[in-house]
Amino acid sequence: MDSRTLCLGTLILGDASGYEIRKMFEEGPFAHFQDAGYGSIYPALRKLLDEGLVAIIAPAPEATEGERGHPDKKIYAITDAGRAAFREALAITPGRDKIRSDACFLMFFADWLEPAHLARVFDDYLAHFKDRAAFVKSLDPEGVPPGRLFTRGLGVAFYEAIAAYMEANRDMLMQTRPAAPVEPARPADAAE
Amino acid sequence: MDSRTLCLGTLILGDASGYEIRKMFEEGPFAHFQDAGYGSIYPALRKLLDEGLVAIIAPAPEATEGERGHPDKKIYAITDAGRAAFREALAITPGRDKIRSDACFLMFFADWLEPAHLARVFDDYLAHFKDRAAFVKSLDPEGVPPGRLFTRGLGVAFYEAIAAYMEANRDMLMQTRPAAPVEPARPADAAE
DNA sequence: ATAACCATGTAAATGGTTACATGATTAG
DNA sequence: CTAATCATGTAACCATTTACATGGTTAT
Repeated sequence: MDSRTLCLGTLILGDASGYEIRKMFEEGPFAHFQDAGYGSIYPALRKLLDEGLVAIIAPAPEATEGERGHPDKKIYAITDAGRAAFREALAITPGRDKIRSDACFLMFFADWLEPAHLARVFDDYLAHFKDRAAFVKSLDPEGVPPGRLFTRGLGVAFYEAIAAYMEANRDMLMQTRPAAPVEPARPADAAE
Repeated sequence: MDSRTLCLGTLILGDASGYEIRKMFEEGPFAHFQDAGYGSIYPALRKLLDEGLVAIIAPAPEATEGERGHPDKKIYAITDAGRAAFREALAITPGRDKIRSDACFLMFFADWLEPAHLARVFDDYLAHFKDRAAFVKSLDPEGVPPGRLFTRGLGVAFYEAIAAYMEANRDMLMQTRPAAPVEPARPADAAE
């Protein structure tokens, strides 16, 4: 999915600045399945603006009275043309997920790493998934449409499954005992 | 992780041609956390060759007698210098996983999709995870070192958790009933 | 024979990351 | 007053993807 469509998607959720769009990818609702940095967001917004798919409604309506906030902040809003383009972009058949996990690559080659390094990589990775699971679970489901709830739940299922597996198999990876992975007794087993 | 290190990693597992390396990313042991196409593998191998980190041991030792196979097939092997470079490359602190899932993005915006399209996207995605889980589970664990077993198990845990969640929440996404995601009773809940 | 698969590679285009450059605001 | 965070943007670099170009082998 190109950055332009990604930006349109964030603006469907509400008007936002480039900075705020960035945060949605870093720690917001898209964090577990998409990413985008400033270097792709700002050029994308510029293009969308040129094409009339978004508009600047700046310097933020509320800012005119009282508190002024950041003067050069630009709030973007999606236009009708933008909504049409977005709907069209969603009509594609999605390709396979693209994943690049350097941490998994390192753990795959556990026997090539110094034990202390391996432990650090492992613990950081596990802590991250636990944090993310807790964060997504802390979000209020009130009034959120099914698609977004579904995706949240998918993220939690994914984070928690990884965390549970990692905790159950830490010793194996650290070479302290078993020769085969311990299954953390999943109910899914019954379904197969 | 750059393509060169990725190629070195595959060659640690055994001598291989560019075509075979590609397959390891497409459906082999790296499939769930790394990816690389011909367009990045062949140039990477060329560079590694120039740097002396890999060598061509072609046209495959066994090919000299009897069956000849494909004449221009080149089998690459990692060199001692390559192993040293690989070990050094693994000493990094890995960055966050990079994930780009267009399918999740589409499902997030379920209410913007035609129901038939949504169902197709959903079913394809689910089928893929079930296939992958079955495939990884079918692999023989005999003699495989802990790091690789651990990563396999992680892949299975991840594939199965997603498949189980999706099956439990299909109706929710398709708007046919509940307003909140159904939890497929995970044992992980007890641990928190 | 014909399709599917094995096999290698390049070139152009695309797209993303990183580093740079700047400056205001807010909380301690 | 100082650090963290908010805020925008560009340019150079890097990497990957896609399309092209070619041809041998194996199974039906």
